[in-house]
Amino acid sequence: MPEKPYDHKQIELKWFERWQNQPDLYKADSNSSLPKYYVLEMLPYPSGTLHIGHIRNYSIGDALARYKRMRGFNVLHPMGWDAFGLPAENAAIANRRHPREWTRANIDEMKRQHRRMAFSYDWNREISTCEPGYYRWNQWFFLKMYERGLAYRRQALLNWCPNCATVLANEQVVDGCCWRHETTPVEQREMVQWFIRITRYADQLLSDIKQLEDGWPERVLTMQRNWIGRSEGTEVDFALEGDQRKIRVFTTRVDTIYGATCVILAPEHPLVTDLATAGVHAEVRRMIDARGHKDPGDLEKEGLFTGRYAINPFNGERVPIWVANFIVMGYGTGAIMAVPAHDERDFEFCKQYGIPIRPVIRPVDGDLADPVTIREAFADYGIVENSGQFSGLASAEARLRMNEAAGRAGFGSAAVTFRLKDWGVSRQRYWGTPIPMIHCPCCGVVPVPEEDLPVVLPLDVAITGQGSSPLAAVDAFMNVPCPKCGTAARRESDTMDTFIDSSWYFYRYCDPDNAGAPFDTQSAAYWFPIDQYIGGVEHAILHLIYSRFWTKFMRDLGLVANDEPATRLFTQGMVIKDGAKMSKSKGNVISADQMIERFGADTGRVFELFAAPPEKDLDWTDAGAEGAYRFLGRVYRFLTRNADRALAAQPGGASPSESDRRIRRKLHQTLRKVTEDFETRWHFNTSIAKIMEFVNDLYAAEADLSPAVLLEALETLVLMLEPFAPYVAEEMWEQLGRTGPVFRQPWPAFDAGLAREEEAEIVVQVNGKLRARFQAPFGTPQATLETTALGNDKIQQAIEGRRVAKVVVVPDKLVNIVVR
RNA sequence: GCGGACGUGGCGGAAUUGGCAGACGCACUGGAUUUAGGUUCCAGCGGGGAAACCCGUGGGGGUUCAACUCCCCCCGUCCGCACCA
Repeated sequence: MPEKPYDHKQIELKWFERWQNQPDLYKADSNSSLPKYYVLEMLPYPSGTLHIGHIRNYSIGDALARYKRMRGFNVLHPMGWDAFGLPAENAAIANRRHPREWTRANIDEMKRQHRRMAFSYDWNREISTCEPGYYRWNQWFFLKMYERGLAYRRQALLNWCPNCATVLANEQVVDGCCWRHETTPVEQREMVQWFIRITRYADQLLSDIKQLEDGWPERVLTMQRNWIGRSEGTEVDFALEGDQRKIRVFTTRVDTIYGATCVILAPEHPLVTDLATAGVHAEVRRMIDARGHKDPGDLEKEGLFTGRYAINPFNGERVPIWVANFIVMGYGTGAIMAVPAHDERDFEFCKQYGIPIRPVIRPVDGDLADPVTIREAFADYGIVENSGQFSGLASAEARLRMNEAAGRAGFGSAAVTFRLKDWGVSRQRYWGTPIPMIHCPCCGVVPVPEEDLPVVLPLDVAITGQGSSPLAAVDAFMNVPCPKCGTAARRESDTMDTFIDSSWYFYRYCDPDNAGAPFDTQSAAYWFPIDQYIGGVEHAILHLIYSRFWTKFMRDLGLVANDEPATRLFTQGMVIKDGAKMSKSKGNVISADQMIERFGADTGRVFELFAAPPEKDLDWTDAGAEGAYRFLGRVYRFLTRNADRALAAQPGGASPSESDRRIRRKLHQTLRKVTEDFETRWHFNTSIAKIMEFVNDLYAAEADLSPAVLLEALETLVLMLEPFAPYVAEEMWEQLGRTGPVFRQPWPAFDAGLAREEEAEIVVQVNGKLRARFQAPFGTPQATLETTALGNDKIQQAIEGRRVAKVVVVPDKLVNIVVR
């Protein structure tokens, strides 16, 4: 048969149409006796178009999904849409198009592109978070949290843009100004917000990281540990002079408390209002606003004396109370005791304002610093001095004793503080899940009864981008009788943070149409935990902490048995174009459609897997993609012109030639390499390189191969390419007269005996430098190797006139002759 | 400032356990095919040198028969955290 040109469009459209008509092609079976494998890529925001950055993520997951199917697993590989969010509202303002319409159109478009890329998703399980059938379960979970005290309302300081008249998320504050009004400084404003008490799970979120150490990148776990920020210390109450109230401070170094020379409050600390005079108050206000729009790193320390004093409960000493901008309200108690002799920040501050410095810790092998000549804080542990009954103790011992003493006397105790804060989930937005709460003038906050869910997001809403909470203006939505007393009441007008949508979506894939529960617990028990989760490292903190939290909450509700959502996490690198991350503003985005039109889906997939290992950033180049295209064309042409000859193979044909043996060896070496890459580190770049080598060898040996070997080579080649280039693999499978789909064929087993070289190549070095090489049978005795090496002409030349001091022999590998 | 990762040809990258540095691809050069261009096929391709050979994995030192790989110091790039008491 003459070879056929590689026409990627004709091949891909042929199979695209066939596969389109098989909605169950990649169906996952929740009642299978096969071992399960759940591979998941993070669900995308439906921005409107798939680009080559998305494609990388999905190509990695899809290669794995296809491979695992071929290895006999029952694979769940689903896809969905993170469909709520601000861009839909912005688009609505810009195009006068309803967010729902815009979102749905984008989903249709992106889903078409996904299918065209031949990603093997079970589309029967598709979810979209903006549909009431999904978000009603957000509301249901919210009610469950409310019942358990995990959802609550309180005042909070938030970023507020006076120009937009709305709250901004932290990510929407750029250099202290609004992202849409670059000259408008963001203000800090107090508002009543809904919070989720994720801090109740802080200890578990930290300790369960142990369960993830084998399967999650160390980098992500470190980021999570830092984010949670557990810190053990002591809470101590300082009495307020001339007042019944107390100031509670948190310290990790209670052993230094005899060195405390002032107490400092955060500007937002509730006591500041009471303690400070009017003049101080204005200054404090300015401090708060100044901090709102400055990089914390280059903020100068600034403080004010309140004029009041507090009493150190350990020694009864009277110390001044200050307010300073470097104390943050969100951590600990929002108040500290300053020990300038033993804390760098306190040292800097007290030096600046002339507050006394009193050393109370000396190095184990040194003297106590002099309070006058002291040049820097001594922050290490040491021996406690000048500290009453605790003098002479080591820091660690003193901490224990002081905690006990404080407990006995009732002015303090050991305490654990977290950097992790409760999760503020209220958003003054339209396009999100309505918070299922009702505000009644008689009963206060009343949850929507479970049977009234979902609280459906109304569609007829004016979105102007001005003013907060668009829902507040929709009377038909807002006005509702109180479920408790029937009085006319108002609904909550805020919607939920979209991170809630993505905190549990992967469970919904188990049972996406369930109208009576978020999902069937049996199905979840079968599929969970996720065997492999794949996504960008930018989600290392928020999404992945929220997801871990939600899983623990669902476990406590009895819905799931697993502590953690995913056993393994893989974070792939970014796709870079022209030296920069792809973005609309840089105009360097390549859409999936452009890429498919020019190169085809297979080429795009192969190039993105070949050009770099998946965890590293990848440079997209058209020239590189052309190389991948050439490779697929080379395979295709070789197969089409040799298929007939291969298929004519007779059982027990002619005895194998030297070329036959070499090709079979290379084939099994290649198969071993590809299999190992799938099973270990996913360096598909080296898998594909090895397949390319094999194809190069096939070209070189083409005329000398027997039909039987040719057939084995071609079939195995197609099977190995299936996870990477499913279209052309399917087409070639058909050309070989086989029935597909290829991903249902078993993955071929490599034969270690066939992969083994016939003879070992022995490298001969002189003083570590390569000088000669020779062939020797495997297992040749070391003495023989040494003799052969020494007898080699080149070696004789190299060592001539010098004395052989030592010979190192590594069996089957190397002889190193050391001469002087 | 603290913590982490990384640094290999013109480019992307390979070398998995200390054992041939540069697999594979791109770019480039030459040849074959072609009226020509393109495609395809074959070959060359770290630097120096006519060659023997020498040099070479950010820089400097060390361990070792042997170092891209291990150890120490320095430089650079990227990422994370950054008054967290």
